[in-house]
Amino acid sequence: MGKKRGQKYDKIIDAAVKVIAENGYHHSQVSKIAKEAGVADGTIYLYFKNKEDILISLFEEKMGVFVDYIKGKILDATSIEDKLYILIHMHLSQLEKDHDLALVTQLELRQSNISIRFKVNEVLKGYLGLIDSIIEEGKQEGEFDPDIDTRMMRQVIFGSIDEVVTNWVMKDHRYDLAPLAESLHKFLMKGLKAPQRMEEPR
Amino acid sequence: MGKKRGQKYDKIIDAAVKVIAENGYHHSQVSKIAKEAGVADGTIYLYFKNKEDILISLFEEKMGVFVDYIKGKILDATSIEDKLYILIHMHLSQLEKDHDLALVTQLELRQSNISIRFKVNEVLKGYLGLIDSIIEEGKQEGEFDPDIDTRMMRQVIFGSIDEVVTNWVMKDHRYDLAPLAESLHKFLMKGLKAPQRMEEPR
Amino acid sequence: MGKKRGQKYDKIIDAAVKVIAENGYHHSQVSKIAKEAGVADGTIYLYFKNKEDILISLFEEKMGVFVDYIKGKILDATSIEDKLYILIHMHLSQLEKDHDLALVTQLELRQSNISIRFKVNEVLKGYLGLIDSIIEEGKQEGEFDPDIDTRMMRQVIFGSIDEVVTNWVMKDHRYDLAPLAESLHKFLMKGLKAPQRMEEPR
Amino acid sequence: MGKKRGQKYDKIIDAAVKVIAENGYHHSQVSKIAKEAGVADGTIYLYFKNKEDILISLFEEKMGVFVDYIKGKILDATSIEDKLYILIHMHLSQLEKDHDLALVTQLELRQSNISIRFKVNEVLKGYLGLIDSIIEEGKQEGEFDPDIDTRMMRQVIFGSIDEVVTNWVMKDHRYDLAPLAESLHKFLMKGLKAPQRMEEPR
DNA sequence: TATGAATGAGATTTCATTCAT
DNA sequence: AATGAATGAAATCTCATTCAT
Repeated sequence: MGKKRGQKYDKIIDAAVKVIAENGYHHSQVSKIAKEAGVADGTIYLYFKNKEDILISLFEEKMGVFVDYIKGKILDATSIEDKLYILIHMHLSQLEKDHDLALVTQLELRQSNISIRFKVNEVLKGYLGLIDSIIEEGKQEGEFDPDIDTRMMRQVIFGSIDEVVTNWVMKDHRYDLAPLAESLHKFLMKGLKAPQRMEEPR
Repeated sequence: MGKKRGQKYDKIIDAAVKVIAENGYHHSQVSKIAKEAGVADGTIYLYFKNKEDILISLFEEKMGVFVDYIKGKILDATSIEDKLYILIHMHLSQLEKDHDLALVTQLELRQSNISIRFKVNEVLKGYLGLIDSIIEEGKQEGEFDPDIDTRMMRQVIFGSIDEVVTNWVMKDHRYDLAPLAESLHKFLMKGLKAPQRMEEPR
Repeated sequence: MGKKRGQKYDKIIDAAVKVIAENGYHHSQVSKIAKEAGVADGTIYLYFKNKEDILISLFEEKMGVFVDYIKGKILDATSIEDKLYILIHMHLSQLEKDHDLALVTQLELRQSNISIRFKVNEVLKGYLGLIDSIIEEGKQEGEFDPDIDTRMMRQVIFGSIDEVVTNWVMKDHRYDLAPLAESLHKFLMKGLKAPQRMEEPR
Repeated sequence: MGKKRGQKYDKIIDAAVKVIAENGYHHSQVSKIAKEAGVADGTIYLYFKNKEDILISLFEEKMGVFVDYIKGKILDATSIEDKLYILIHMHLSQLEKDHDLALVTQLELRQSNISIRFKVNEVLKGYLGLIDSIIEEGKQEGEFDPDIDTRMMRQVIFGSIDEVVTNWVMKDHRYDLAPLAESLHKFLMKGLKAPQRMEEPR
């Protein structure tokens, strides 16, 4: 992990996740992150441009792994239906596996500057593009309603999953998240499905 | 508007929306809000406990009006389908009418403390309850699939709408928002609908 | 009581003593005193020039009564020894009777501006003059050592009593104060007494 | 001087004494002290927890030196009488040598919170203990009247010296302070002395 | 590379006092 | 005389970032 060099880079990223999850965004000073990472304050600035950069890099790193992982899994799937299911299930199960990360991405990271949010959105684009490609494929194969705007579909899919995760985080991870994939998938499939060219009379 | 006392209370709330929309939450000093409202800095503290309280009250006020307005409109509707449509359309059109407010609720408000977010969630409950009641009614009338968990449905509905609005805000309100109600509604209805007891035998 | 007019004047003074004793000098806002006195904030300024003036007047009022009372008692005494005893005993017993007032004069009032302390000293002069007159009388009557500077004697007398009272206040009035008069008096008398023109042999 | 680290710590303490003496406690902003010390405002907080802590530390430092110095001098003395004289004389002469410090300890320090005053009292205990030990020794050696309560004696001694110093400060250091040690000592000795087992018959 | 002491800008909130009613 | 809503100046402390070592 870590396209930039060195074990310290990764250490700092991981320290940031932990510190932010534990203390909340607004109480996560650079010095605290440095301490947790076992480096001097100044060292942070050898690896990151500024505090914002830690956050964005954090998101980039984690999101990169996340997207790559899901992409790999989706390759195995054959039907569009399965692909969507895998996406939803992976999204939920990946975050369920790492409470700290979930807390940071769903709640804490959103407390940052608008400018960070725009950059985070930039990073998200890889993932949103993945969703788009599934939708487009579904449309082309006649599985999904071609009349629904792809962007709208994607917003619904992402917005739904995101809201489900956020609710889970705000309820303190008190229930199992991944199992919700099934009914969420069922719902979204039904909504997305192309109108039944039913009664196709022969 | 304004269940608490006086014209100054409302003036400050409105000034806060404007200032926060223009400058972003983190650059919206109390003194700036006071100036915009045409009152002294200290006057703010006669009406609000602290800066946080301005934010929460702002949300309470605006959300209260918002929910009441939608509730009223929904009463007129007869079918569940219409009720859901009205909710979605109102949600979108209300926020489309007030760019500043949309900016504040979709982006700026979420930059605040977790503690504020929980209070905001508290306020949101009225609205989420409204969604729940539509879902329940739909289930009872056999319109919606009784197998889908109400909470899940609500998260999908709210999450979808919210994501659509946020995208619109982040795209700088560059397209019309309300018209999206139609396809969003269509999608959600399809997803929610009870399985067709098809093949109705003659 | 109250050389200035009106019951409100007295009410405010008494409220100030109570509020300061209860909340400490730095947490005794004018508005709190006004509330305790049952008047509006603005009313305070009809009777007192400013907050400082409340404090000084408070001290004047209470000190005036205090000094007059002691002066009266001392008139009854015949010997210098008795006069000093009465002064010490009255000083201690008067303050013991009013814990709030003791707290205010010994601790809280000293937290104020230097300028107030100078004015308080001005007010104290009446009392210090009383001590001086006892000393002078004692010297003239050959009771006290004429070689000791009167001002020094007065400082010792006042400083001793004051320190004893302050210690009692800081120890939360946990022991009886007035009984200490005896040994304090004994000590001071011994120190003040003129050198024994002992055994002057005939 | 300075049990805590470094030259900056001492610089800040000394700057605080000067600034407070010149401007009074309530007009001694942290930034003023920082400027006088030649450091940045923030640097203050690397050495002191908060503004209060500067005051307490200041008193601790100066008082520590003061007490150690007096203790050392007293060791040289043989008689109790001399010890008391040295204590009084050192107390007066030490403060006379540093007008700023005297102003701060006698007047400004007492304007602070009650909480500070309690901490100041804590620091004073070392000095008061020293007085106590002289008294106890005097009692044991039959020099001082064993019937007088040690605490009372100590309050008289400390209260007298303190009052003498405070008067000198409030009179703007317009006369020499140390010379007063003699008559103060004479007075206190007389008051403390054990009753003369006079008339020793031949 | 790494350190960590030092920097200094910046904002919330309090509260004595005023003055229109 | 009395009110109390409104004023607005003023100061502590935090923390991201730098730079000499």
